[in-house]
Amino acid sequence: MVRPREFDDDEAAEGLLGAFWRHGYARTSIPTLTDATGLLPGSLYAAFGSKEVMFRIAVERYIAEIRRALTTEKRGLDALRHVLDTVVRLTAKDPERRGCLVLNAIPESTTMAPETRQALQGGLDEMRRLLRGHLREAAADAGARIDVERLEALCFAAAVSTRVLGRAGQPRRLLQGIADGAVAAVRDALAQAT
Amino acid sequence: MVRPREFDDDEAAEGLLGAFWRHGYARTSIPTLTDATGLLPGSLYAAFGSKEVMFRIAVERYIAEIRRALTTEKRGLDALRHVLDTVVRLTAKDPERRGCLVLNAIPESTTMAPETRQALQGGLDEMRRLLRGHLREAAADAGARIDVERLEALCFAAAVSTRVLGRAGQPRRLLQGIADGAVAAVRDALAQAT
DNA sequence: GGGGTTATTGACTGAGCATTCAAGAACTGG
DNA sequence: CCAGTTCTTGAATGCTCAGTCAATAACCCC
Repeated sequence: MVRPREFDDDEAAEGLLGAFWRHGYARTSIPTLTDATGLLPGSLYAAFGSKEVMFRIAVERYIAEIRRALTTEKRGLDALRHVLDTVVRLTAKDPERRGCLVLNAIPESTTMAPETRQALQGGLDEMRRLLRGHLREAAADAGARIDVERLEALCFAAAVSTRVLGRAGQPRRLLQGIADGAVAAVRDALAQAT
Repeated sequence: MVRPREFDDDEAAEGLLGAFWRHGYARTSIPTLTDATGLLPGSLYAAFGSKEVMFRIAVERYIAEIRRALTTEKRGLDALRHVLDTVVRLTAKDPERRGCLVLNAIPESTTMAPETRQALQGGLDEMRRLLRGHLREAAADAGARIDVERLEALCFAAAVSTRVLGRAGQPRRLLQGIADGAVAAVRDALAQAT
């Protein structure tokens, strides 16, 4: 190495994430990204190679951030409630109502590279697995035989729609109703199967 | 009138709808729209005025189409199940997996004119009202006092996420699980409150 | 301190975008 | 069949986009 980078990779990635999260992929131009990162086009392309790679970096960073925010020491139904409540809180407290970077990008991902689409799918899969784990735990703890697949689908639907409707500017009351509805459905299913 | 239009307004609108549904707003260029409608730029602009108005026409047409598809003579819980099953069927049977024009457009609607955003909100509101009506009917028919607001949120979440995850290419099994989960939650709530 | 390597700079390129418009074509009423 | 009106045509306009590159600057090692 001879001339060191003047910028911090992490800060640059954070800037990319902020821009793509707010504006989506297509509406984020290179000038937007230079503003968001403080880097000039040449530096951005030297570091990342293409706009789509910059987006992929942002997606991976976003998923890691969400993973951290949803990690909990709680178990079973408590953990499930905590996850869905956290999704509601994160969504509603954002004054810009940016929703979810991954879900926002799904509609415009049809023409993206397989690697990018896979990164987005990975985000969805991880959320689903997280919910499934807590559901299985809840069933085991209660000694109840519940339809995990169906309840997992319902909880996943709650998380997804909360994020989407958050971006749509729907009131927090609705988002909380979704989370409460899903948790109540799981609680009732557990109670009935015990 | 002196020189009559050579094209049919309805066919043109259908072409606009097809293009915007498949590609979203930003990625649909005027050349794409001339291909989809068979009209040249001049004719499109003479007839509609701007790309965003063309989009609004498409949204209104889309909402009318969905309204027709979800209208049923059934009542209460049967109607609710019918609506959610129809959403699943429409979503999964589309080989292009275009999802919902309205929900697809939400992330990129932030910079659109208030009129356009209102048209999109109108689509969401209409879906919510439809579900609420069937839920109230179901509660009245069963003589049950249920938490309509929460169950409405849950069913709305099911419909929204089905469409979004359809565009994401998720398997039909998941989409059906969401609908079944929501219907089961309503059924259980009714049974418990009777 | 100089040679070799890599980073930064910002103007530049070519393509594609939404939109316009002047010219010509098609029709109606008189 | 002509005057008047509206529609169609497709090239042109000005802009913005993603991506490039030659010049310059910064640094390390010897």
